[in-house]
Amino acid sequence: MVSERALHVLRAIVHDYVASREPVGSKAIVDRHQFGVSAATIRNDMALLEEEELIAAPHTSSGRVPTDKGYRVFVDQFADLRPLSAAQRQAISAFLDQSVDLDDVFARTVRLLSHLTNQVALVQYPTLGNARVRHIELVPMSATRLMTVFITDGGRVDQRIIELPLEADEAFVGELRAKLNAALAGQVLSEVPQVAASLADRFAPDRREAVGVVAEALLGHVDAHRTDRLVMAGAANLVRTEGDFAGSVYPVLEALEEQVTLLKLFSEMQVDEHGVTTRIGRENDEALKETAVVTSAYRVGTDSSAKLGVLGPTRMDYSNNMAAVRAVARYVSRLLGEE
Amino acid sequence: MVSERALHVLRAIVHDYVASREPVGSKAIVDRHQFGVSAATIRNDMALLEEEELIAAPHTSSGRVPTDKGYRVFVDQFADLRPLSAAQRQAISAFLDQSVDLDDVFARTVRLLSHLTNQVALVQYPTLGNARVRHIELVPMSATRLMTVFITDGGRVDQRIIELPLEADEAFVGELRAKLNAALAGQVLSEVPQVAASLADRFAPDRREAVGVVAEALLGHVDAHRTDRLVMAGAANLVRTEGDFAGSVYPVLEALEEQVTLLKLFSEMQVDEHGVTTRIGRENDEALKETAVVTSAYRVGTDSSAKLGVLGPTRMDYSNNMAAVRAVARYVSRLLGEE
DNA sequence: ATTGGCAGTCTGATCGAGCGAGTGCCAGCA
DNA sequence: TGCTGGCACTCGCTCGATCAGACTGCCAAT
Repeated sequence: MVSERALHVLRAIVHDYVASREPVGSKAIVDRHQFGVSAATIRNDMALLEEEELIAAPHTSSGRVPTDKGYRVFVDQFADLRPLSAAQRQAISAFLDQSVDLDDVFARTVRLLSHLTNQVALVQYPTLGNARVRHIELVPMSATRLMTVFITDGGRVDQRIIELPLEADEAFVGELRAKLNAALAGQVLSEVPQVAASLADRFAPDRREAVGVVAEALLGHVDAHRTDRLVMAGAANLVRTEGDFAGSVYPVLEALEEQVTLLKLFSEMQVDEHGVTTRIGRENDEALKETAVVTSAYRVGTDSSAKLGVLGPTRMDYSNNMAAVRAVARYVSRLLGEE
Repeated sequence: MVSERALHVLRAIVHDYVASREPVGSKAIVDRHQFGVSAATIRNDMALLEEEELIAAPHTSSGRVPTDKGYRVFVDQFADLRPLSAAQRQAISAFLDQSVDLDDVFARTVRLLSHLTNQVALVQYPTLGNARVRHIELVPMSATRLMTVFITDGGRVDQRIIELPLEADEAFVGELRAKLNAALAGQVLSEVPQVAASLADRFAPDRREAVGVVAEALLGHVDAHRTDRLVMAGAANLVRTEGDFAGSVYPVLEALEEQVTLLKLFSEMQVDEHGVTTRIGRENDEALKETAVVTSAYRVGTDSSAKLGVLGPTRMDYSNNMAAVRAVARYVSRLLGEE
């Protein structure tokens, strides 16, 4: 068990190390912080903290650096999560309120978050749980090629190109469009597969194969609504903080392009009672073992939600980043959630 | 004027320097290439090349390195643009033929290009010159909030959220939707502004303000079709080649996120008779002064085109990258251009 | 025009010394 | 029991010097 004061020493170490990127020694602590004790006493506490593996010395007799575990304790104990300043809140609303559409909301959010935190920002597109079909549009691209456009209640739009087994004239496309919308408009997405299956029966036999191809495309559209997407901004910040990575940032950037890794990460992270969650260092995948991820969730409408957050070196300003992520998530919820 | 042989010496220097990242000296050249002359002769040629500013010595008495101008001459003289191997062509078609929709084509193209070249790949979305309106859909988001979805012939889809000055009931939205489509479906985009302007007259006076807001959104949609977008992949490659940048890669990554810089660059680059264009080093903007960009154009349908390409350090394998960019551009043209 | 030879120059690696920051431990004190 | 000052010791880092190696530029000869 570590003493109360030892925890404050940990906090001081994290604080100074985040600020300076240099291992911090006992003397530096008594100089910069108002502990009423001597350096020797601090050293004793540091020995304790080292025993608990909350801090480590890069080399024998150098200052100490927080370990992943040390950051974890710091975050759990001291994340005061002070609200952002009025100016910052102002900036958030001023910037996001200009959004013209859904894509734009996410594009702006991710840029905003990256500027507020100086880290890589990530925003997950919402999975629209029980959205309904709004409209289906068919656009002929060539004699045998058709684009299907699938629009849902929540405003999400999906497009897809299919190859038909016959030449589709305008009349057939028109009939198809009318019957598709008659059968599907207003249905919840989960109903689409069965409706699609029975669709071919309503057409002349020689057309059924073509209708089957379209029905298959519809399944793809429904799937696409399950599949998550991610937008990202501020990758340049990773390069700026390259010094914080013992290895190269290369695997980190690769993981960022491999969205699947991040989507998995996001899905694993449960938002805690404060509305934000962190994963630090080795709590993450191998490729992200030198990074920390701060996430929060936002809601779209009543029953759909997704996550957003930032990623950076474990040596990051957790207080600021957690506050920013939480504030932005709340603002996005408010922006998209009013129904 | 430099002699024929001197140009071959330049080629050898570019070749070796690209391969090794080390300044290349006269001895290395006679060792690795079959010139029938001695190192001293090569040195004379190198002195000439240096005078012409095609190569430079990083330090007195070190090997030589190509200058921007040297790369330029190399590209203009020696870009043999050999076709890709059968296996590579096979890989291109196998990968791109799986695309399910327009977005997917671009997403796959950009990933493919980045893997073929080991550079950052960029694909510009096509500007659809004289596309026609296919369908307009209105999706109520809340009592006073409406999403407009704008679909064109070419299959591009655009969405936008607008705030209405009144509460829109289902009947009004239905009327609006019907009249919009009646007036606009089938029109070329350039016609939309005037039609939109006269739209309000067809509604009851108390609705005209709301219709005006919608009309304004339509202008935005038309604009969006002029506005270009860019997708990118392989940013990690820049970090891998970080050693090639005298400064930091940070400004380069920033320029990549500022798509406006790149769009400007793309628009300035005219495709030459071989189907590819390069911009090398200081021919670019300040932020990209240590990079080279290789682009080509692709066509969508009959009258719409856009560019794609790769970006990397000036020390890149121009032959391979130019061949890859050209091959991919041609393949994408074929994929999207069949009418 | 080309060549071999040679002197000169600059880089990069290696080594050792000295400095300074910081620790761990110990004995003394409240 | 907890805190403190003192002290010896350990490393990592920086600086300067040295040295080997790689090239160049020039020159005289072919």
